[in-house]
Amino acid sequence: MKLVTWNVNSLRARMERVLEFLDLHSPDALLLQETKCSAEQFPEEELAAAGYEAVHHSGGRWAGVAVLAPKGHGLKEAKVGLDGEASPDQARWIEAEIESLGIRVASVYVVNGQEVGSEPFAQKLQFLAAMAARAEQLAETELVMGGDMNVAPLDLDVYDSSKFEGATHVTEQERSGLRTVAERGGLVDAFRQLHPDEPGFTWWDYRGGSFHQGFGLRIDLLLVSESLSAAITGCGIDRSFRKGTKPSDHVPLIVELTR
DNA sequence: ATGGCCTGGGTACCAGGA
Repeated sequence: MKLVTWNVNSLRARMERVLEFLDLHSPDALLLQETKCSAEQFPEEELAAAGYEAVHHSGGRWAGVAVLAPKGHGLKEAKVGLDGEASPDQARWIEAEIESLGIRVASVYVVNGQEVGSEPFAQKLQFLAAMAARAEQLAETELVMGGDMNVAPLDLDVYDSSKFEGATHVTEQERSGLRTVAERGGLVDAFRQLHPDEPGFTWWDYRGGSFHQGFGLRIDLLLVSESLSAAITGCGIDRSFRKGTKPSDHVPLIVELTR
C-alpha cells in the first residue's frame, strides 16, 4: 500500500495539483493538511469524480485536515480533534479507519508556534503533549500518523542550523515533545528509518528561490507503528510537486508498505 | 540592512505561515 502526507496550503487553490497527484500515484490514503476551507467549501464532488472520498476536519480560512481514500475501500471517520489541545476549533487533527487496509491513519497539522516563548508557542508544546497522550492510547493499534509536525527533529533536517538559532521548529522543547509522541506511541519515523543520512526536506519557503538553492526543512513526517515498520519498502518525496504551476510550499511525502 | 512569497477574506491590506 501507498500512503501519503501532504500539506497543500489550501485545498481549493491546489485542486489541480491534488487531482494530478491522485492520477499519478493512486495512493491508498492521502493525508492532507492546511486545507484552508470551511466544511461547506470542501471539494467532495471533484474528489468523488476522481474516484476518492474524504473525511475532513475543516476550520475555515486557517488549518484544516483531511484523509482521502479510494471509494469503496471502507474509509470511516474515527476521531475529530485531539483531547487536551488548546483550541479545538483550529481543525488540526483527524483519525480515520480504512477497512481494506486494516489500519488507522491520523492526519495532523501541528501548531506553528510563531515565536519561541509566545502564547502560540506554549500552545504548540501543549498540542505535542496531547498528541503524545493520544499516541499512547493508540499504542496497540496499527497506526500511520502523518502530517506537518512543524518541528525539524534533528539538525540534519535543517539546511543551515546557524540560521535557526533562537527560532521555532528546532528548539529542544519542540524536538523533545515530538520524540515523546513517537516513544509513547511506539512509532517509527519512516523516512529517517530508511534514509539515516539524507536531509529529506519537505518544505521550502516560497521566497527568494529557496527551493532551487536547497534551503529547506524536513518538518513533514510519517510516523508508523513499529509492528508495521518492517513492512516499509520505500519512503520519499515527489519533488515534481514543488515545481510547475502553483505548487504548495510543501511536497508530498510517500511511504510504501508490502501490505 | 531588510525582505523577497502565497493564501483567504474581500476588494485595502492584513494575519499567518515557518
